[in-house]
Amino acid sequence: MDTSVSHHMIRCDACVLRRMSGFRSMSAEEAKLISGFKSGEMRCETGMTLISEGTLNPYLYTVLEGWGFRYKSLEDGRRQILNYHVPGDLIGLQGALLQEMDHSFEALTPMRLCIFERSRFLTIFEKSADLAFDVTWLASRDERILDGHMLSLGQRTAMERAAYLLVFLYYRGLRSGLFTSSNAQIPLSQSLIADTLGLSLVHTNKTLKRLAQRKLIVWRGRACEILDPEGLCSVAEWTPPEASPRPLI
Amino acid sequence: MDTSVSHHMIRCDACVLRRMSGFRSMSAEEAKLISGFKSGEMRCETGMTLISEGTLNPYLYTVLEGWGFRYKSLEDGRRQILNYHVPGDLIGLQGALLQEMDHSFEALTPMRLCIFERSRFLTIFEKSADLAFDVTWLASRDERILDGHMLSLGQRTAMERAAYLLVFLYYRGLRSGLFTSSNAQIPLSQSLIADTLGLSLVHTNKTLKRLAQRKLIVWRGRACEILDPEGLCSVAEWTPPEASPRPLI
DNA sequence: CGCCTGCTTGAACGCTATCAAAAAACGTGG
DNA sequence: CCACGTTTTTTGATAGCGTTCAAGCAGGCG
Repeated sequence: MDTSVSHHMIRCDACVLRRMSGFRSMSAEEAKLISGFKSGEMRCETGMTLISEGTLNPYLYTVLEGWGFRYKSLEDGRRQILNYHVPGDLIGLQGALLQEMDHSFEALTPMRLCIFERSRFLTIFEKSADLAFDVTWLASRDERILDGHMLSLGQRTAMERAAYLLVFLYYRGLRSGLFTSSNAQIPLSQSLIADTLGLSLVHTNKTLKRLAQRKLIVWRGRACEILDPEGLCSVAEWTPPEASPRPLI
Repeated sequence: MDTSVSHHMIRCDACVLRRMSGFRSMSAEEAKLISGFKSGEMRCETGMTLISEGTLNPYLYTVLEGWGFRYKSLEDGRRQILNYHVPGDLIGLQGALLQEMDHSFEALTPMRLCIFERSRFLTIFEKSADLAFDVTWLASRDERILDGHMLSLGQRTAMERAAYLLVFLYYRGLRSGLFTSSNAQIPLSQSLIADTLGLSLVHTNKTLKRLAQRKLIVWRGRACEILDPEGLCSVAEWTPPEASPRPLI
């Protein structure tokens, strides 16, 4: 397996993410405390499955670099992508609290992650009220995102749904430092988009093509570049949430 | 407004819900602690909106009796019901942590609820690691439920979706003591079902009719009775989660 | 070069929406 | 208890969005 795990001491106070705008600042003590909960760091390649539906997973992760996604399947193979994850996101909390995982997680690009052991992670609640609060905050924000996705799946047309998904991901990428001036692309295949929107691959393709004709996006082999975020927002009847600082664990 | 709020001291150790199977048992001290966080109890009538999208809401609630639901709307009026709530559910956590509410909550039947003031509620994290854990547990379980709904919205056909929703609600009602031998009905209009499934009212009606013809359900004026839970599960390719004890706050 | 994965396109079918209207159930006041 | 307005459920007909089937094309990689 092309996975590399390092078990040396993690120094959270030196974490690059903390220096980014977008994350709440944190005292040196708090950073030290978090360091104590971590059991290592790892990298993984595109396509790697970090969490599998139906299994017990003894780890949680914080994304440091790269994109990943969460999905759930029916027995006959139909699958629904539930959400995408970017640096700063905490992954696997459901499994830590509720035992068996009922979704899977896969890397969309090469990723770097911080690793928590489940049992040690759960002592956060005893050790620090602030961190416990942060965990809950992250869980609530995740739920809020799912609310938005559900509105989309249930009520928006194909075109609106596609526009929503793409601007949504655009702002997530932007705010978590995944875009640079030379690279502001969302790394997705159309087949993944189809599984996210609940549409067939063929119809997804035709819908994206129409967005491209309107000069809202450009498709470049397994990635999407956003040309006109405001235009997409208006197609989707959506506005991005305020960019308020979020906790990082 | 037909709402009655009582501000007398709440005695959580005497709460009827605690005596129900399905909830985790709790020490006398813990119950006393929770009592301290509560600021009252209230009743409300069918159709009352407890939480409105876009507003700040200074309260959280624990459902004691009755059914309610959460929804989100697009500007042109299309709305998506996100989830239904039953006794034991904690409501309004998102708003407490993330400021402005981005969904609404409405009573589906007359309800009785425990009230928490936002600011006092948030001190739970400092006062009790166990209760903080429970809050997070509830948030995670809610998210897991949304995952299931998303799979349904995105991947299941109309018939499968309807079957899923109805058994899902059947088990929720059953396990939270909302059904008695003389009344095991889910209090829903077909229009609400339509807004939950992301289908038109007409097509929802035709789909429910087919479920009724198969003797899986019976429709009785603004309510649905489940005749064959296993049958519905098999139509939906779904099995209810294990009935493990859940915390009550 | 050839294979594999991912994207594109056209045609036909069908599930679901929309339109339109009627029937049934419900609540309320007379 | 009945009349009457309102909400909810039911039904039929028509239209359309999205699916499925079936190829063909393009690009990356061994």
